[in-house]
Amino acid sequence: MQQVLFDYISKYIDLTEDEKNVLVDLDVFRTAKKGEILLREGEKTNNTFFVIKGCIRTYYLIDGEEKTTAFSTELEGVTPHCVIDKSPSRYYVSAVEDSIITVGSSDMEEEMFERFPKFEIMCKKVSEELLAKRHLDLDEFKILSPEQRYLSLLEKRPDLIQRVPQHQLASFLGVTPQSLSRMRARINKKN
Amino acid sequence: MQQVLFDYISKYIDLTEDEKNVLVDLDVFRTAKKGEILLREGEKTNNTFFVIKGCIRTYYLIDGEEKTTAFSTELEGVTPHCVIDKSPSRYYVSAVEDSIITVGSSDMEEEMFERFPKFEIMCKKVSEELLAKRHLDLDEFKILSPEQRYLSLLEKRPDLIQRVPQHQLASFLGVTPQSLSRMRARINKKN
DNA sequence: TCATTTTATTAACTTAAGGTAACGTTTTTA
DNA sequence: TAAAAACGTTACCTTAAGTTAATAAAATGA
Repeated sequence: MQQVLFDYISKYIDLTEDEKNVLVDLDVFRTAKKGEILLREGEKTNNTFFVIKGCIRTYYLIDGEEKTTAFSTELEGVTPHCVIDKSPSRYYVSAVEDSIITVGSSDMEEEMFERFPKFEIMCKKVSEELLAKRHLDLDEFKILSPEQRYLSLLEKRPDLIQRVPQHQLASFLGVTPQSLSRMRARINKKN
Repeated sequence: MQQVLFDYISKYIDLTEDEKNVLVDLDVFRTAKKGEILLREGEKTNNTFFVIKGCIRTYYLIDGEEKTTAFSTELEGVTPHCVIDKSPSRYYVSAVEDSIITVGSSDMEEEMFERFPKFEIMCKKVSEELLAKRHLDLDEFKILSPEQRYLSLLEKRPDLIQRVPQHQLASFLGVTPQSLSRMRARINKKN
């Protein structure tokens, strides 16, 4: 479990044993049961999440309807906007499956950054990578039709389609569950 | 012009005169004529752009059609994905109007970071802010209908609707120019 | 385990977006 | 400045997404 985190970090910086120990002492690992809510709309939090095993999702509650906009699976993180802009959260974050995640706080980060400056540089790299990736994701979403988005997801993250409920996947693709159902029927007919 | 950049930076870190001088010596300012292409699809670049005055856009060329996905105006930057992932650019970047921009390279950044580490911390902050913002933008795009997206843009960036050609705005909103035209007609009729 | 809730699909109808084309207007540029 | 290109709008038709509702299957929980 710790090793999974070390391996991830090692893609960006080299960790000394000393640093690994400090990281372990932070005791950031926790489990989340399926359906457990990690962050609620309206709350302010300093906590960031990182998925070691499992899947968590971001969703909005609009007119009593859940609108899922993001899924985070193994080695993907969620930094709620409220951590950055200090405003009440606009969305919920909850576990899609029983999951193992890390929970970090801004304070914890600050402490790490002071002791080990290279952690801050790692965070910069990760942010920049994610920013570029999210730019491409948004672009793709704008350019593709709903059906093309589904086909693209089928290629890029086939696992998601298996492990996530269809109605959550639908809003993730920007359509209604009925539309997604029809899309799937349409695509099956073609083959 | 330099002052505009200093003011922006001062939102994140305090600059000494010394640092300001180094920044000026980097000679990052340049102008871009309307329509000028700053980055082409397929190219690899280390250059990042930041708009002091004017407007630049990101667009894809798909089946001979330009699909605009982003506009950057005063105090907004563009870090092409190729700077981050070292792959050929998937998109074009060009000036919508005659503009004043800064052009920075990775090398230039590295040098600055070594001399003034706090610049790197600033970049981390900016990335994190943009990342949170882009997450919200993508969420909004998924949740809203095309017409709602247009109305939202009308509220949040009314200037864009004035200064940018309609057909570019259309793909930015994820619809065809004809659809945008109809949407506008529909909305006008209601009022 | 059985009742309740949630989920996925299908259908019928409504609404709006895509595609093609035509038209007048504006902007470019030779 | 005149010809050409690009632009914005409208119209018509097609396609697909939203809405409402019904139903069957699956998951949940008392």
